[in-house]
Amino acid sequence: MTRPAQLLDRRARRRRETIEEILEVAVEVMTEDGVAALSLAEVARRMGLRPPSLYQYFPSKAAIYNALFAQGARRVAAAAVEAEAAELDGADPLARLRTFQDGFCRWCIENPVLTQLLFWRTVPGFEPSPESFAPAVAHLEELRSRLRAAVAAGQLAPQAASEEAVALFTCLVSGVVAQQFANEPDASYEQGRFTRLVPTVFDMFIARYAPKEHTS
Amino acid sequence: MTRPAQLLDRRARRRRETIEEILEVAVEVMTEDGVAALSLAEVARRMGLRPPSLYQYFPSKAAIYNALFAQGARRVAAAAVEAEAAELDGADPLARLRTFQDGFCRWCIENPVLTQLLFWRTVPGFEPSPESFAPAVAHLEELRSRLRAAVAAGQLAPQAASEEAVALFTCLVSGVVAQQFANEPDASYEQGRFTRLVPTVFDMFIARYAPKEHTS
DNA sequence: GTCTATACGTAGATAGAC
DNA sequence: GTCTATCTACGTATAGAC
Repeated sequence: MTRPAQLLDRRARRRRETIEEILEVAVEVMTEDGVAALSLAEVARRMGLRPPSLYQYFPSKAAIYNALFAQGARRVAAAAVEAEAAELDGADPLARLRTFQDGFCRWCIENPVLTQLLFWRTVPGFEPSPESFAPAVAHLEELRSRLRAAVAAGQLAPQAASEEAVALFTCLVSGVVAQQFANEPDASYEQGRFTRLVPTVFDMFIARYAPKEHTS
Repeated sequence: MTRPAQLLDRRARRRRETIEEILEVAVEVMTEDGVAALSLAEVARRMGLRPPSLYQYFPSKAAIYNALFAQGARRVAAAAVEAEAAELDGADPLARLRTFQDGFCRWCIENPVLTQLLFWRTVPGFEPSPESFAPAVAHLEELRSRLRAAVAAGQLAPQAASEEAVALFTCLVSGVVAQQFANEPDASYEQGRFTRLVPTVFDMFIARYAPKEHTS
């Protein structure tokens, strides 16, 4: 009665692949038609399936949005950490924070659909589940810890680790990304008129929280 | 054959009122169901009409979105100018710019639906017509002229009137508004954790473009 | 696991009577 | 100017055969 483990693995893997493909195609559809215009029928069509078949993998349309939210939250957090680690392992906290933030912004620009789902909340009835939301909270905590590290290193004033400073930091990033999407949605991260301001807003942040000079 | 002018006026006025009511109810529906979920049938229902009747006033759903875009663009520009004029007539350019900007932000927070339509572009197929877009362009020009005035008065460095500075200014505002909507959509302008940062980001802007000190 | 068939609901838009 | 009636289209979701 029990099947070979290998076969079960194959089936499980195939199922996972199908789930991944559904999410990928869903992003394609949203890219073309708008985040709020996701249609399961269209996803099925592009996969060569009938709409009912999708319900073997997701119980509802909302579940697909939710899975995409969770996936996006994990990916954007990972992108920031990877950017930071890539070229600056061992660098000072402020330089690390800068690349962390740059990685975050770059991911957002390169993933407009997921960014909109994550940070704009424009889909009529959709609310992410607490589990899907968790990675987003974790990312914010990573940002906080990096601000604290810069303070501890004497590169920023103590207030830079306050909740107000965290909020301000997110506003600066959010603003650049929002303006880039609204005004030049197709520009690359490097060429965007607004994304080019990422280093600028970072400089403004560190200028505001410059540590007091001790002319010892 | 010709009717009394008074009667024609009455009809014309009534028609205008109906058009206004359609737009008002549309905003109500979008507030409750999401900007992208506007339904003409729902609007008609709330007005005590049948859906086909709306087509006497607007030729399509897109036309309603377009009218709302134009209305929003006019109103937000007016809100900024009125805020500026209200308490600071005759004040220095930088103080005027600050209240101008504050009026803009306040209007955005108090009109989330129109703000989303104007600045986020999240409605699947919708593009505003050039005529609807014109007031938005005009507002940006008003911002530019105020930056130039502050430069001319020696309150900001010349670069504060550059296109980069204008872009930066819009990013700062956009970021605060975006974060407020995403995280505390129901907070008032005064109480919002993010809108409270409007003066802060303004200060950061003027700090960046502080004129060179001449110790004459 | 995928299908056919279908229930069920909604939408935008038009034709033509009143 | 508003209505009834209708067209056309699309969507989500479920039941049950294969």
